[in-house]
Amino acid sequence: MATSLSSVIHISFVDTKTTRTRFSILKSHRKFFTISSKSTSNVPISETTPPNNNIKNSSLSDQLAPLANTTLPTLPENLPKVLSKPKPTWANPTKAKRHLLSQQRHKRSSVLYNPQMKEFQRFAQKLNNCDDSSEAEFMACLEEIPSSLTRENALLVLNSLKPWQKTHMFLNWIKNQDLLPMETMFYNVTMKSLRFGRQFGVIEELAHQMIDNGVELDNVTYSTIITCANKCNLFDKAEHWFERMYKTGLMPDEVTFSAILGVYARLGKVEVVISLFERGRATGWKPDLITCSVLGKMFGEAGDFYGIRYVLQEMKSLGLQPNLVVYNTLIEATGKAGKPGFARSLFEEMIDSGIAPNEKTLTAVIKIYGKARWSKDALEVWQRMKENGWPMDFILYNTLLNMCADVGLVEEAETLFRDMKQSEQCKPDSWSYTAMLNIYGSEGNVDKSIKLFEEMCKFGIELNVMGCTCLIQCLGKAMEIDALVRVFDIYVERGVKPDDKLCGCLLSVVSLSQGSKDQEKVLACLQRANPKLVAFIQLIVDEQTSFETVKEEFRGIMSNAVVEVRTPFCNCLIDICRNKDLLGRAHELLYLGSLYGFYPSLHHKSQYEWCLDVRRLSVGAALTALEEWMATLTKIVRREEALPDLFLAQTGTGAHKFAHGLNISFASHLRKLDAPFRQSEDKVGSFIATKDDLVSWVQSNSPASIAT
DNA sequence: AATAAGCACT
Repeated sequence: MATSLSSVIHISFVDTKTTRTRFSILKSHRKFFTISSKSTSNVPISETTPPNNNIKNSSLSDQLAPLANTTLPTLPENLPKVLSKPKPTWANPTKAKRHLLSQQRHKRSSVLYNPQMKEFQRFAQKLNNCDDSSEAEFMACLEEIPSSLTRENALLVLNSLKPWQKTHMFLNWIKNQDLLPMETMFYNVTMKSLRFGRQFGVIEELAHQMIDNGVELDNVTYSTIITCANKCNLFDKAEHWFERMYKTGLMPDEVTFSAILGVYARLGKVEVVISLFERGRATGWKPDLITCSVLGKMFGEAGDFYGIRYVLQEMKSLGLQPNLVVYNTLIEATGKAGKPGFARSLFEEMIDSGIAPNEKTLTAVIKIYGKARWSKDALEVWQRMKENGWPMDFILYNTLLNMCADVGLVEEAETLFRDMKQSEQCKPDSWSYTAMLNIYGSEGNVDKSIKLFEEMCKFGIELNVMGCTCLIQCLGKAMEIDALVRVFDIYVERGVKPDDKLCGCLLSVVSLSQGSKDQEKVLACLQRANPKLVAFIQLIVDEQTSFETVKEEFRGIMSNAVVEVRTPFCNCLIDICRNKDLLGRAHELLYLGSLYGFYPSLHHKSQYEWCLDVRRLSVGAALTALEEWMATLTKIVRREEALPDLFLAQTGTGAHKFAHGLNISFASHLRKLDAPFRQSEDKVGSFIATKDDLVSWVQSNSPASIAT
């Protein structure tokens, strides 16, 4: 019975009886499925998706697109209770069901006893030892092949050859010699070697050769092709061969099916994966650990914690106990989904179940604790690593260093760094040095930063833009401008290309070095990194420049910069203008920044309280925002419009390691404006005024005293 | 003869 692709998909859309019950596991998907089942009667799939009237001729991805376009919604907290009891009430034994995948795994043919095995093993060894780059030498070696090549021995040799070029050449040789009929297995073994070498082009060539010569493509062939395409990020190719398999009437077995799920998972098509997974489950398929791992990773990438819990529940109901790899994947995924507490309990559960963590487990856990700023937990794991002799490797060392940077453990980082230098296997590399530069930069330790940099140059450690940014930040804050320029020059000479973050860092040093000769030196560095930005600075500090021009150029500068630096850029530019007493320009820039949405949470209002939140602003931008606010409030008071009882300005506590004393500058500016705000007694970094305070302040002030 | 896991700059 040949099952065409379209009929498979058609079943998926109409045969809701088989799928509905399992879909009730995920409420939203049941809802989706009920709706999409109507698509066969030309009812739109959803408001946003046009009806697909052409199911027969569209590609698989087109047909599944409506699934892919919906993101997995947040699910209710009580979900696990529902998940833990999937009652299989869908079964309808009277009706033959068409399947999405074959329940039987492709069978391996048995290995025959082979008296010449040893001889051919030696031969393969000889072929492996000959020069990789010389085809002629390889062909010469082939002359010495022991006589009477059997299919078993051909497979043995194909299986042992590496790199892929040799496997490929040997396959071609067998074909050209015409000694043996070409079998599917010869191609499959060769493809495995080619996949290791990421040679998708050659694999595809062989697949076409098989088709042309009438050699059957089986599940092993397809799964190898698909996983290779996946590895090479050729997702359309993976889909193409998957579709071809269905079209030729071959059902994927569980390995191929798993490989297909892996492709959609890597594409982030969560809905497609869930749909295929559920449909497979509904027809009796039992997913294995590998499939669970694929799903877990996908949900992690999607930041979907409920999805991860869903995978865990599925495993539980299938009686699958996670192994080391699955635990590692799920721990990492949980971290990515922003649930460090859950990651920690998975980690402990894993150890309690008797599985010892490896380097990858510990890397994931340490990274999660560092990002969560859980220094206590991170240090505890580190302690256990030492006590239990848990494995350490190079990546784990660097992850530990990054964790130290995240939670501010300077001495511990120094100890680790020394350990690395003394070790044989894990000598510090550019990542390790960058982590240390980050640590010293954060605490403003100029001497140690410079010493580290000199060491990097001496040992020939690769310089990267992140290390440069850390150094520039550190030296800029300390106003060591000559050293800053020297460091910048060396990085540029060594071919490091400044990125937007480095430019932002230089820009902030420009604003800090206002009024000194040093500013020119920093501007010269910035000129090399981003000449347009320097031109823009010159434009805005010229009072003659019109607002229209500033507006136009501002747009250009900001759209060329990556999203993360746009707000800091705008902050620095405002600072530069304020430092030059160009208050009008500072207000224009703040206005433009607000217009482009760089300051989304600056104002919030309730019936009782209006709040100005300047916590993400630089000092200059915060003061500009304060002036703007006072001017607006003044207008409102004068017009006698409705006002709330309380006004609140928030600067934050300045407790963060990169805090710039915003609350202090803000308080002093309030005094300068003689504004009616008082520092809150129970909340540091909050400034409060009542409606009465404000009204009397406006009445006692002349309009001219407020900058607009 | 085929399927799953780790390194970065508030």
